[in-house]
Amino acid sequence: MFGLLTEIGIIHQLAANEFNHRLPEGLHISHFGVISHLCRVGDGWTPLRIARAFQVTKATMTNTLTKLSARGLIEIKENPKDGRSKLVFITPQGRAFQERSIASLRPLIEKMDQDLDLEAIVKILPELKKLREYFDKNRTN
Amino acid sequence: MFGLLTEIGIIHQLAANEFNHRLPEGLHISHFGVISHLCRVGDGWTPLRIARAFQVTKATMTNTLTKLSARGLIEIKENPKDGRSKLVFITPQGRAFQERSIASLRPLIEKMDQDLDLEAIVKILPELKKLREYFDKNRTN
DNA sequence: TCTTTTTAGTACGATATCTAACTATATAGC
DNA sequence: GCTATATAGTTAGATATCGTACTAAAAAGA
Repeated sequence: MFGLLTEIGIIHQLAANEFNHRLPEGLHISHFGVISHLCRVGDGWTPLRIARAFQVTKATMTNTLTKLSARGLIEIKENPKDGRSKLVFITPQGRAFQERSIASLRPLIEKMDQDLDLEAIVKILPELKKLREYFDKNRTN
Repeated sequence: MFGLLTEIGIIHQLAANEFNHRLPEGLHISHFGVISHLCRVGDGWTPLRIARAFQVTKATMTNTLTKLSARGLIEIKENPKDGRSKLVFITPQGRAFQERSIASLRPLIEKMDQDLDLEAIVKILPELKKLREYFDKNRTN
């Protein structure tokens, strides 16, 4: 069990590092994650909902969104339905950034496709999901 | 592929958080990792070798070892065979800390044993190892 | 043997993340 | 309706990690 989690930790670290090196304009994988999420599933989410999707704290998401907003990649508006909350929208520059990012990452992904047996790897996804759900359900806090 | 790495990232984050919450005396999972490693495989390793085992940078390991040393959990000595380098030894307090840590983590591990099909999960380890080795081999540096 | 290159470790600054405490708004209970 | 609790977001401080640049020692090359 420890071995499994150690392995997961190392993969995460190596992968995050690799992606960070390749993302344009010094942006971080967490920034790409949020932008990409908004592009894929649609925007107009509250910060908290995004934080939950990525399993980070509200404070962390405030930090991420502030940076993205400062770069003009997203726009944060008041939520007309709830005075406490905000809504996050992606800007045209945000979409362009997402496309540039995908392009930057493509060589890495293609090399992985070539060198790894992706089918075998994808088969472990359900087990990982179970593990994720478990930790999610049993988290402290 | 993105989904897989996202999943891995989230699991790592949730698991690390969970472990950090439970470790005694506010120590971090990375500290436990190093101590545990030295207990298991024997001490007298150089800092760089430990850094490589955990796939972190030398600078990060310097930081970790400094903290562990300040707490008296390890001892760092000159390497008589190489003037540039050091050797890391675990102290009795370090061993005691490892035992306390294991005890603190035991409830979590036992609960996981009960609630999860660990056999199925352990089966994915070889695939994870392949993925890790791939990233390791192809890392940007 | 002397010079160049590589290797081990440290110092420093940046940053992503966390926790805890705070403000403001919304919801629930009486 | 008023008060107490819960929720959304921010702020401030801590820290683990990274990258870059540095020092010192070893190894390689001439």
